[in-house]
Amino acid sequence: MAEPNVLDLNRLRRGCAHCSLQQLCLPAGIGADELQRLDDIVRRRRPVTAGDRLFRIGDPLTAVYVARDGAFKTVTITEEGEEQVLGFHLPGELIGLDALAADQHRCEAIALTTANVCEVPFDQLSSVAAQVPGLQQQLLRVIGQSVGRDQDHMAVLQRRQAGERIAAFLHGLSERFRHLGQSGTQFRLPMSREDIARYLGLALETVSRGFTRLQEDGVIAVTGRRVEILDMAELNRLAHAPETDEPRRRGRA
Amino acid sequence: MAEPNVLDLNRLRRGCAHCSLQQLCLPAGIGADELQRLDDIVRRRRPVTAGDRLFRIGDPLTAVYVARDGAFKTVTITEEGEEQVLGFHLPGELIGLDALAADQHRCEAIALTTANVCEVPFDQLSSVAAQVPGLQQQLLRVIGQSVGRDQDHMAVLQRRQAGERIAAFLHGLSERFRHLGQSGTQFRLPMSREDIARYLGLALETVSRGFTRLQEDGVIAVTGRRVEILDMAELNRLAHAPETDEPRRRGRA
DNA sequence: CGCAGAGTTGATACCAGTCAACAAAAGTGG
DNA sequence: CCACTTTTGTTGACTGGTATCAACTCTGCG
Repeated sequence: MAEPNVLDLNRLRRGCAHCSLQQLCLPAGIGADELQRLDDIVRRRRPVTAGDRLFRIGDPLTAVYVARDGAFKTVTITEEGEEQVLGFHLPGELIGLDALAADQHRCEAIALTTANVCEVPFDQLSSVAAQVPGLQQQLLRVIGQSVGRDQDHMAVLQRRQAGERIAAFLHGLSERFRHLGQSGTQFRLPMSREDIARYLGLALETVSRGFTRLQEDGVIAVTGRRVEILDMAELNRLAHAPETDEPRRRGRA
Repeated sequence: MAEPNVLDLNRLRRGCAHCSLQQLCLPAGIGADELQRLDDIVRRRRPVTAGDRLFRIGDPLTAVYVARDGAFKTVTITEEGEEQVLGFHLPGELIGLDALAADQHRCEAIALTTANVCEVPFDQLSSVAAQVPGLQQQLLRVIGQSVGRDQDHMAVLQRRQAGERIAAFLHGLSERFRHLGQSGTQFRLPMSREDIARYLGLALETVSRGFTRLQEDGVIAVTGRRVEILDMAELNRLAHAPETDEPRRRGRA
């Protein structure tokens, strides 16, 4: 975040073929010349900054989006005017599928950090997908991954204990970072405590206390948004078991 | 559930063109001869009975399913071996999309009642969808509806008060029944209190108490699984507001 | 008739939401 | 670069809602 990245234009010009996400994103598993057809319709936009919106509630479905880096959240607004966080989106994860049913977005997508985004015009995507079997298959697969993340989230929200939800959240995030080739044990949270709280259906104070508790128990180390996972197995255990109040492990494992 | 329905075979032989769900299901909005192509691949199975499974966790993705009548639940099994209810599925709602990502089911689909089911072999569906633009579009739309229901569910689970979740659950179910052309104010719940509890992330006693409370407040009338909604506006209000303990309305609205 | 499963109701303990004060970090402008 | 403000995160005290354990009722069924 120092200089204005004068070389970014070059990076933006590079197509799917050179993208580090190629194997995770829409192009995964399709041939070279078919890749070109996809590449032709993908628009790469200049970087967005934190707080920018890709689309708003009620907007027509014009495109789906994939972050190349950075992170997004999707939110709805409740009757009382407060945000509910539906999901967090890391690079390679499709954003905008919520408009599939009604051609109209039910939520809005907000950048949590500065980010580079690929925009894929939806009608062109579906017509190319109809002609390129591999792309259709991959599109369905990526949609399926999105459904899977939603179901994981539901499973987390069904957990009754705040500690379980928080542990599950951190564990899931860790896996997603690792899947991107980044460290799964040391990372910076792109979202605020409040975002996490609204995502997990908890009060933000409860999230804060949960982090503190995990730190006291030697499972993680937190400073603000920097998180290091010290005991992944224990974190995973806490995410699934209702916290058998084990005699508070001190020092080492 | 009296006589074994000797005429059912005739009903089963009828294709999509005569199905009451035509406008809600995959065939919606596609032409007559294209409908025939879809009809050719759809397999109609003999009725399943309550407790039967369409697929189990780990099964390969061979088909997606749509109930013509009856109801299903999809569940996962937690590490501790207890069921988590991911969703309830009414007629016309696609079942089996959870396997899209990994070609393998993450959950199992269990019949809550006796039901007639259409089975759509998945590979044939995608190849026909590639050739029939209207079907591809409709497939994506139906998938989108499923995503939308999941997001509604997440929004319900993020509500902190049990009463809100229960009211939202009943209200949502009512809308889905109405959408099917059935009564939205009087219906029989296809699922047990325990299923509802595992769906809403509550203890089953809390669900029971919630129903009782709604009845005391004159919002609904319950006897076992029979529900009548007396004050839809109030039910909807309770689903969104954290229960401003209004002076317990008695008698009429 | 008695039994099993489903649902209701009651008493109690505890977790988490709320209100409030404080601490730390990140902007902002001189 | 430093004072100021604003935002974000932490911690504490208190209360209330919900889980839990338990007893009881109701329904349908063999």
